[in-house]
Amino acid sequence: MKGRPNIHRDEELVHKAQQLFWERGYSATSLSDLSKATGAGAGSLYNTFKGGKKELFRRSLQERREALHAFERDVENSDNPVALLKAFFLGIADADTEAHLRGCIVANTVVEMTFVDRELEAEAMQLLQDTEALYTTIIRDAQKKGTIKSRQPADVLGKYLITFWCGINSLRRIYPDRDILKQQIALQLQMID
Amino acid sequence: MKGRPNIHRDEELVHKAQQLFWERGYSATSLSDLSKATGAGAGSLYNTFKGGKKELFRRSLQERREALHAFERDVENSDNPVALLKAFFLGIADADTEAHLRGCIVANTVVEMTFVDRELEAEAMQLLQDTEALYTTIIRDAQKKGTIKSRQPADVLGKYLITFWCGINSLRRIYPDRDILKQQIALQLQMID
DNA sequence: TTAGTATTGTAATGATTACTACAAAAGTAA
DNA sequence: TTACTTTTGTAGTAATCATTACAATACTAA
Repeated sequence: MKGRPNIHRDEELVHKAQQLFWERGYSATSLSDLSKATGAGAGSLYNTFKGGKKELFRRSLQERREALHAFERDVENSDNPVALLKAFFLGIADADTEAHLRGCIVANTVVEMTFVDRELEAEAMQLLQDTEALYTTIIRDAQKKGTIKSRQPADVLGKYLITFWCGINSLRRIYPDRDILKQQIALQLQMID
Repeated sequence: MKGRPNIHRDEELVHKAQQLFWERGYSATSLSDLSKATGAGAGSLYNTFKGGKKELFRRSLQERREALHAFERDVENSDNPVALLKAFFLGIADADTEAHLRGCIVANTVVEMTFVDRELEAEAMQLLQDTEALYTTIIRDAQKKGTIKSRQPADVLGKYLITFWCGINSLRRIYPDRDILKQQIALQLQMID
């Protein structure tokens, strides 16, 4: 290995950038904001992430894709994926107020980037669709096993859940309140009883 | 009346600005964009709307409040408000692709403006809450009349519907498809049967 | 040491931002 | 006409934007 050693780990830079993007979105986050938050100068950021601000944002989305993969693995190793899914949704209510106000960076990006940046919009959209596909798979398997009694097609229920995901991430901004959210989530999860 | 006559009607300026804001959001819409779209120079826009870009955006939200009031009047004059509400939701599916991709300017604003502009966030948030309050009133009245059989508290069902409103406005971006949307809307409306 | 290499922070770049100063334009009232 | 008023488009303003040029830095390899 040659050259001056890295002072920042790429992962940490992306994580700190992601926090800013998650709160303020892409357009309202300036490179000066990112430089301050990460502690890395503009030169460093551009040397590390060749695509600049946009690449940094892409990496922030990719981190969410890894989170999705982690959840997929949890589902594969579980003997009750539906319970896992329900626990995931119910757990949202226990997050702190800041997390409620942030919502979901993927859903936020779809809203912000439509008509603004096709690439970022498409990547976020794909992430939502892949999440939906996971929901659908979980439901289909559970219907075969008889764990879910609803006769509604699995893909319809999958779309129902991704709709709910986007919806609850708006509701928690309006009502960052544990009890209200718990009640709403429990109510909506009845659909996959 | 004195002075040089207006060449643009305020209403039309707001409407054209609203179309841009609705598509691209607040931050990604520049004053130069607004000037081109409205046909009015920057000087004219600032002379007409003293608060500049932000005031123009506020007026765009106010127009949506007027739309809410119009819907409130429809409800008051209707002998079956629940049918009106269901028709409103089902009608979303029939919109064109552009409208699907735009979503709801109010819900979009809540997402974009949290942590960015408290005032605009608060105004959009209030608009969503007022919409929710209308849903709740419609449901409460229908429960009294026996039109809705669900014993779920009216305010819980109201929150359910505003969650669905935000959710469906994300789903229609992913699937700007009449049939898929019709099915999802019909499914979710079963909750207020 | 010495040469080579990659990262760092700073300072500049040119473009774009929201906004404003201002004079010309276009009307009314006397 | 003349005086007055308001709107209009243009040409600025200062600030901020994303990006880059570059020299100093800090390491490895020889």
